[in-house]
Amino acid sequence: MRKGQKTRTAILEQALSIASQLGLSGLTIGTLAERSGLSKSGLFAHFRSKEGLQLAVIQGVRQLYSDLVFQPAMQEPPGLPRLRAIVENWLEWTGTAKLPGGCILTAAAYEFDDCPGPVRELISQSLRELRKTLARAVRMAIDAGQLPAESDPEQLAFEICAIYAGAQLDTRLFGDPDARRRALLAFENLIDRAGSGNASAQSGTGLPLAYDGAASASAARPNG
Amino acid sequence: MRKGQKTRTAILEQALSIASQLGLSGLTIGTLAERSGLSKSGLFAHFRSKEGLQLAVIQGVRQLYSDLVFQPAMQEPPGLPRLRAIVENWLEWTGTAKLPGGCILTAAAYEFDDCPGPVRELISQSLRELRKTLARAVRMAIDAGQLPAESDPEQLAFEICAIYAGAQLDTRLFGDPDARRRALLAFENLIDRAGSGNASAQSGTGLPLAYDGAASASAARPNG
DNA sequence: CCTACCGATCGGTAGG
DNA sequence: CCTACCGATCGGTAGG
Repeated sequence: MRKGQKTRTAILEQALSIASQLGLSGLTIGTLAERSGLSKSGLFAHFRSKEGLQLAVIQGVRQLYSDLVFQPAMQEPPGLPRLRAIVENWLEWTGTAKLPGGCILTAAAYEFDDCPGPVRELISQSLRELRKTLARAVRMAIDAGQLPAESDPEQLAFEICAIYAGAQLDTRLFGDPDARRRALLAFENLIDRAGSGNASAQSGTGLPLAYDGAASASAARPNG
Repeated sequence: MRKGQKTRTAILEQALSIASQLGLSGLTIGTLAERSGLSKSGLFAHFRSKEGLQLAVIQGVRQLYSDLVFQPAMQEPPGLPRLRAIVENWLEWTGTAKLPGGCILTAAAYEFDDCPGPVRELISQSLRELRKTLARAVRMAIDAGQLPAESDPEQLAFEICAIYAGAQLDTRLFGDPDARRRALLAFENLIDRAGSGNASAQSGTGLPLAYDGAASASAARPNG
């Protein structure tokens, strides 16, 4: 690894930390220079512009999503277990990555959703890919007979993303320690409902703690 | 209405417009002065500080929520119809208010969720109240026998908020014209699932027309 | 990667 | 509500 690359990685680490607390606009060249022990022009040598820095931060988040959320989930068998692993890893990734604030990508989406330009495009593209990945995982669960054939993968992917966005506010704005549990419950309810009609009655016991939703959901599968 | 009040209202209207596109931090005293035809110090005479302006903007949004979302929904009978009216009005309020960007409160929540201070407190308090209002509407639906007694109002309120937050990204970041439909479908699925096995059959008619997702979901129920 | 510097804009104040 | 002004910081550049 070249020294330039090493420096760049160290800078990006600081940048991600700042961005998680203050957002992509609150991430300032001056502050970043101070925190990373470089001069401002040193940063420009690496990122060319503030926009370049913002794009690099988003790319960094994408890499972390891949490393902390999706790759580990690939260890699980395709279908519901893998989908559930994605959701669980996702709800934890900012903690795993030791980010002091919340999910950079989610915050950036709301920050830039009315600001045309390359940054918004990269955010949009990233979230679209995330949705596709979720929809693919749902489709595999359908193929495995763990979800009914009539399930709508895109709709479920939308609802899972919504749960994640909602959980972020409970966690970071309300400081609610139950946010994760609430989000997982919402997810299991979603899977349950997408499944057979009486799944909810059967899995009614299988929540929080346990949430052996996987077992109960598949057990509840009527025609499986 | 005093002239001072009238001026203040006119300024706030501009401020809300800017904040919906650029967020509470992107809302700048200089820009607002220009857009409202006043000098910067004129604004300070009204709001004392930028923070004061931000707080005033949030209060303005709360007022709009009350006028455009909750009050009209009170025309509907308590229970599911009123809850549904809240959700429908909510999904439309930025359009009704002619805001050029998305929901100021939602964006502000993600913008300030790691920034302690009075602004964050007011945002947090506003969203908590919103959640309580939704939970109350859910509870009335339970009392009316439209949702099962075991339904969890707080959990449902969380999931409804999540759907709204998710829909905002589909609308504004992806520019998806189906976002509203998707969100309403998610809401009906939620109510359906929370409801008894055949509640969906009863509420199946009460839907916007296009999306008969509720009906088909219940039709797909195997043991129903 | 640095020092030294740029114009523009930030939030805010003095004094009227 | 205005003009006139403040120090600080913004993103960015020249030249090395």
